[in-house]
Amino acid sequence: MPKVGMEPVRRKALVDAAMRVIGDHGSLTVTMSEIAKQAGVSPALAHHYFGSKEQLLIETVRVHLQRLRDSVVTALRTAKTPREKLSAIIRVCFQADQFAPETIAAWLAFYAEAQRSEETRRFLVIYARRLHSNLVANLKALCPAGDAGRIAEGAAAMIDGLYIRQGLGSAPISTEASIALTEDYLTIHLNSLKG
Amino acid sequence: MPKVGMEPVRRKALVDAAMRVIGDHGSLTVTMSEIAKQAGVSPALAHHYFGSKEQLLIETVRVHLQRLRDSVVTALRTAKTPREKLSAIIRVCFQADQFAPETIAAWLAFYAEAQRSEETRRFLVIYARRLHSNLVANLKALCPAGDAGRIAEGAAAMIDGLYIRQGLGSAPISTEASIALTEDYLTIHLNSLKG
DNA sequence: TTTTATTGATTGATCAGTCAATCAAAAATA
DNA sequence: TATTTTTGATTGACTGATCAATCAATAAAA
Repeated sequence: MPKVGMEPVRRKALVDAAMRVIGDHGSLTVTMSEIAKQAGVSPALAHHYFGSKEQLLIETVRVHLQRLRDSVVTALRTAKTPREKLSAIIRVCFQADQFAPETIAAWLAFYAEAQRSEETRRFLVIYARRLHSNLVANLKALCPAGDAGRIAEGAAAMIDGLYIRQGLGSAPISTEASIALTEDYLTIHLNSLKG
Repeated sequence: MPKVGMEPVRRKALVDAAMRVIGDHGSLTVTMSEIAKQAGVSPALAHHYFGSKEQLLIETVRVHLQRLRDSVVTALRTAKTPREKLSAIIRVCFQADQFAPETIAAWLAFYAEAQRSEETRRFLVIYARRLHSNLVANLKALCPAGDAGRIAEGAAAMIDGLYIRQGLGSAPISTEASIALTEDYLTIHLNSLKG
């Protein structure tokens, strides 16, 4: 049913389909056919709109990080004090959809892809920097600037680490436990500076 | 120059070659030809000894984890007190060869692969459990058992997280800084329980 | 002579990417 | 309003490349 103005609809459908396929597949080694089938269109159409598989995958990473960013921005708005903002950031990182098995699988795949794709790495670096600077900005209100950088580094590492370990599915850590571990890290380190 | 008794030699050469190729490639999407060429033999020989590409890759993961394990065992022997043993474990995780870019790339590739390959996941789960239980065993001498589990979980997450972030190459954290962050985590958490 | 090591050549499958053709809506024209 | 032209959407069929896996043949030890 060829109507006009399908482009944005198809692009979104294909990116969403890619996320889903990457998710269950657990890797970026997916075929255009799979993605197209999942989106309910022909592989040729996917090429028509994205030019190449690589471009589609890059766009998928971009959209994924964009969504996460939006969540953070929203969450930060509702929080008032710096300490509340720190908690809000942590909560977003572990909120349900981010912690879903397919999402984690996709994250891992993206990280692995970043070793090869310059553009994927660029996106992930931006994400990593933003997380770090969000943390630092709020930590600075609670401790000396030097300590803020160090604590932020540790907290970011812990968040990423909890992700990767969750992805393994060995130690089934709950969302709440993950949040608690990260909160604990912040609280104790901030306290130790006061004392 | 066909001599007898080449099997173990070739197997080792192929596994080492696989690690190297996976390392610079930054992914498990490598060809048997690449690996074989790196090992200086024909692709057919790689199939002869390993049966399939999957088997060769699985063996590569296994050997990789085995080596890490040996390092830990050695390091634990030289340490005496529980606190020293904890430091020894951390040091091994971040020792030079583990922190080399190609090694980190290989690790990431393995984690991603674990989403698909049951056997790879099994190996990584064993590694994760061993790290956790090594930490717990020594922490128990320094704090209540319940806290030991929690702190070990956090430390393990931090180690894995520092890895993954190092792999991104965004924030070039030094080996020493990574060790310091993890040590700090343990020290402060242990202290906070005493106080 | 039997066994082990080794490879070149080949096969079959998979896949990204291309292209020409089709179909239907929209726009232009009569 | 009716008819024609244009344009965007869409696909089936095809191509060329890549690659895992196989196998028959060779060469050197035992």
